[in-house]
Amino acid sequence: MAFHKKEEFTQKEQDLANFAKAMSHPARIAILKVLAQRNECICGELVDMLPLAQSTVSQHLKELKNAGLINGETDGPRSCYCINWKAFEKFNNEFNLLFSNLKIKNEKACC
Amino acid sequence: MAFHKKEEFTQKEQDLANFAKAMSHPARIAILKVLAQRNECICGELVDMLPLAQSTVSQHLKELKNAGLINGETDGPRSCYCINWKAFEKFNNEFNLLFSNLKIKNEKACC
DNA sequence: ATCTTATATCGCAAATATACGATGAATGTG
DNA sequence: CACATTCATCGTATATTTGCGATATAAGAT
Repeated sequence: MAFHKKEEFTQKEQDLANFAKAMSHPARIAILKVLAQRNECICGELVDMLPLAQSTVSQHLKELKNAGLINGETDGPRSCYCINWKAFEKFNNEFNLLFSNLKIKNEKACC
Repeated sequence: MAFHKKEEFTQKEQDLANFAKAMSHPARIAILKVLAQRNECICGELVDMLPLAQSTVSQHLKELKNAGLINGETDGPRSCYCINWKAFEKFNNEFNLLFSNLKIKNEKACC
């Protein structure tokens, strides 16, 4: 963006947006789905499951980790990832909070 | 992305990612928040509330509309927007579905 | 020590996203 | 009709994302 306008929004708005951004790519959704199914940590098996190069998968994992959606432990030459529960619940709550009013006023829709 | 890799993922993965992408900017979060508070439709008031130019706000609205998160009605020279309930509930459901397993297996975390 | 395996990181190319001013279209006002 | 108002769209500059191959790192195997 031509000149960091993002910083002019509230912290909560930025946090929610960052959370959403972390999930804004099908590869990262797929990764989260796998980590959800087997809640044991996975490593390079993800590379075999996704139609992407190893370096690309690694990059997506890094983004998910930076956003706090997953935890990673580098275990010797292998790496082990799993979902970060607390972050997920926190954002899920804020998300619902943002739209909780809406569900009540639903009928008054104007367009 | 260098060559539409996104299309190699499932439709559901792409849908969820698109939904997340629509929310991946603080301005769009802010817009949704305003539309949530007043569930009556808003038009250019958004421009006054956001630290962005009119054309930029219009662009964000367009993206939200394309993603199906909001509805818009062009009412003479003014435009009127409000949340698209059904889309929101649908995606909220899929979102929870994706992670429902996790909440149960929480204790078995490995890292 | 050398080689293999599993990952992360770097550097680059291509595609997208973000932002804005300028312009266009639609409608209402004097 | 001329003009102001409200909003969408176009063109453009810049920044970010996505993806890959090549390379670096770390640990175990031979």
